[in-house]
Amino acid sequence: MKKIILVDGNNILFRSYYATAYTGNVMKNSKGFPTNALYGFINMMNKILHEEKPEYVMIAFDKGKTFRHEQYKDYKGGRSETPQELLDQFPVAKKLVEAMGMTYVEIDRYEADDIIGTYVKKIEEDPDFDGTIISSDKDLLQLISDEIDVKLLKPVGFIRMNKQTFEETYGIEPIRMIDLKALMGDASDNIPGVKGVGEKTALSLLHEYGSLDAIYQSIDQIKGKLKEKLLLSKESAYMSRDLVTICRDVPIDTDFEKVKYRGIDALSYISLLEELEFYSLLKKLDLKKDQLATVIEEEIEPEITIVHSKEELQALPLSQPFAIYLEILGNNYHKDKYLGVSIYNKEVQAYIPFSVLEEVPNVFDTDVLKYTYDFKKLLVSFWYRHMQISNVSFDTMIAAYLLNKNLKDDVSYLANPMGYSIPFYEEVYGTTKVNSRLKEPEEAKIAKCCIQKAQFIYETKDSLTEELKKEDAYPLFEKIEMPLSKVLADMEYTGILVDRSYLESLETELKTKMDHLEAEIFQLAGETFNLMSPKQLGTILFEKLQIPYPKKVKDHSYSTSKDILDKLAPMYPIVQLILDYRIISKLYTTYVVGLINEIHEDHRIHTIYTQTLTRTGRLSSISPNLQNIPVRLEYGKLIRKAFLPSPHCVLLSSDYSQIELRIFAHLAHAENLIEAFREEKDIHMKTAMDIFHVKEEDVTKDMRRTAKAVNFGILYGISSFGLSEDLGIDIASAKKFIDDYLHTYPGIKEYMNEVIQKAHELGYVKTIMNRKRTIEELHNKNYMIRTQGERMALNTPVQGSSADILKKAMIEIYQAFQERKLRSKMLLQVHDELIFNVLNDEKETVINVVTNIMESTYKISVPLVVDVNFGSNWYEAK
DNA sequence: AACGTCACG
DNA sequence: ACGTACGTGACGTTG
Repeated sequence: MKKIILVDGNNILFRSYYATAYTGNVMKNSKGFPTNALYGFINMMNKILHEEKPEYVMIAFDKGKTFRHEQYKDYKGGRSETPQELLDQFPVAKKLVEAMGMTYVEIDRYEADDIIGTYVKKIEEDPDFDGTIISSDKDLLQLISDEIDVKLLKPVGFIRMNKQTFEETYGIEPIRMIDLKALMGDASDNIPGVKGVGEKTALSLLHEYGSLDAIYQSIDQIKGKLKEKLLLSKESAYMSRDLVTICRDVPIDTDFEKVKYRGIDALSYISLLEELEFYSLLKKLDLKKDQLATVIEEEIEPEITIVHSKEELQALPLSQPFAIYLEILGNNYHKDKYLGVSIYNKEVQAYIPFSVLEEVPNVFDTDVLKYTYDFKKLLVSFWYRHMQISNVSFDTMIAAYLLNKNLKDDVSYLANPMGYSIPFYEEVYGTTKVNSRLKEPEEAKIAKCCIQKAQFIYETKDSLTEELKKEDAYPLFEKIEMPLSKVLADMEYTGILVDRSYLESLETELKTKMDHLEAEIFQLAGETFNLMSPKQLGTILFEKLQIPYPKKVKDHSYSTSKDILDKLAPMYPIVQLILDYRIISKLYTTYVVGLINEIHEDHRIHTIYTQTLTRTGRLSSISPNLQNIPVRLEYGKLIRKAFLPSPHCVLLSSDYSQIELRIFAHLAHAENLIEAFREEKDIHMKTAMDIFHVKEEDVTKDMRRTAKAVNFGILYGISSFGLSEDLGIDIASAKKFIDDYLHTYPGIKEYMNEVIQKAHELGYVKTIMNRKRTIEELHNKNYMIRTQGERMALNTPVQGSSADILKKAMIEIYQAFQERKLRSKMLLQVHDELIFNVLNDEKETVINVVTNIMESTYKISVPLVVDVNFGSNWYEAK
């Protein structure tokens, strides 16, 4: 039996493009020609050749507007236009296919699917052949038969579907996929299907009746709303069926011998790779040396060394700068297993299992420069095992972050679009998801991937450094983010003491309250239901209990969010109870049970600050998030009593007062606002006086509240709608407040216009420390997305500069503590606030050091003011 | 895996 | 006519 591989070329190229393009930074060669999709395309083709070892391969491409558009003008409507950067790559992909020794087929008015369908038909007629289809598009599953299976590509890896597995999964024959789509439609191709019928309903109908035709023949057996829906959309269902049916009679020559795999055409393949500047692929080409000597720089495949003993480790020549990468089993380095580290430079390419490393704890505590990926992870992990590493001068993760590269926690996401092919973490260790277990593969496999990662760090260090310098972001990298990594590492490693028994007493208390509330709610509702299900709750409130919905109903679903329920609570006791229940259950699940589960054996909570995630330069905090511990409601604030200082210490909180508004005043050169801050008055009060033209004693609570909302709105890129929602007033009044505000503070309007205009021009904005954020949304043709981009452009310099300043302050405070040999510790950062554990006899020094540094680390045209508070827990250090 | 909801600055 | 505040993370439900 011979086998033909049928590849959906369009699909592969599209998914390769979008796998890396969504950040807006498409990989290009030095001539500016986009290459990202081609890179993924080649890797996928190589993978197919490697995995399938095919004798026959056919790559199908779409061509022209298809006959389906003639039937239905909205076919694939609503899809955004294919980017030019992707279209440009198609002709090259076809050349690559030929150079790699394969054959592509395209014909006007037909899609790749139809060409594949036609081959499928021919294969089924030929007793000597079987076929495998390769695509990520589930539509192709309809072609499955005894002779045909589908390799369904997934974001990571693939699933192979044959007749049996298909039927086990869906409970229907493959050909019924057509009927399924006819019923459920397909939003991505704008196929309508039957309105109100989704996958679940469609499948159960097919299980019962077998086919679309049979459903309509037996339509009288179906009852109620479903019947109505089916009858209403009958025409649409049949049209959808026609659209999703893959054609098997495309007028093409399907002589199998013409798609025989010919093997690589080295010369043309190499010249294409050179054109594209895919050097890593060139390197990997395992062709005869003499053939390639002229075109490929000599590079020796790194030899994999696994260091098995203390002696071998000590014998490693580590006198030259090297890259080091730590691999752990999981994503929480506070508790997961450390596997080992890899070392890479020209002399050494080695993997050191962690157990061996621990025998020589100071092997990296040397003057030699080291390069890392996630320096903080390395530091914290080493400290737990009483190991040290010094002179780390470069971290790839941080560099890539500052350069707006596409970063996930896995190196491969960064490296692969840059020309490497490092297996994704999931491919090696199974999923990183919480539910499923990670598996530890054999050491050689870990070693190989781990060394590849170090190699990537080593080889890209210089070019990333260059890029940072070109962007004038090197000082930000060197003076802020790199030193900050160590400060954060210390904070995470130190952790914060938590009173478990206090939380446990809250746990029982809250549970009781929840049970009571739940019983009351069920009584008022007249039935039990799932309180946490917005859908069920909506049905109970707005249908069963007939509570009038205070807003227009959007796509058949009622929102049960707080602002909706707040409007109803005074009238309907059940609504108030639900709101109460929500507050309590949030505290219970997230802040009581959730936090208890995060307490380590040392009775402390060790968060992880993600330093390279936010688009503005802020940090974020995970596992658990300690940046959103309740504070606004008194009841929630009680959680803070669980956070304690060490014995004989106190907690100190120091927070910037109104830092974002101050920075805004500075950036906008808004003289009146600057003046207001220099007078050190309550800024919202001052604003209220200014926009309402009243004296201080005449400012009402409501006026101050309005002024405060407008001040915040300004920071977010104000809109009259947003303000009206926030204040619960009509849009016209909101607009008036904004106009008054802009009139009161001349210069602000001009500033905002200028920021937006410049952002449109450049495609990015910057903070005071030259942190750059590119904003793709600015060139979006959709008005809504574009204005959203404009608001990002307005907000980022404010939020980002504030983050810059606090980061700088943190570094200086850390250094000052070290210089003065203080034993007090910085524990937490919450965007404009720092929390410290302070020894009683260091109180005065700490308060001076911290406030001085925070207030003077970066001078702007208004004073920066810091408030400090002490307490015997976080609640008291408010 | 996506959505709704809600906690924070 | 559209549908909107900026930046995050965790949880439970649902498909």
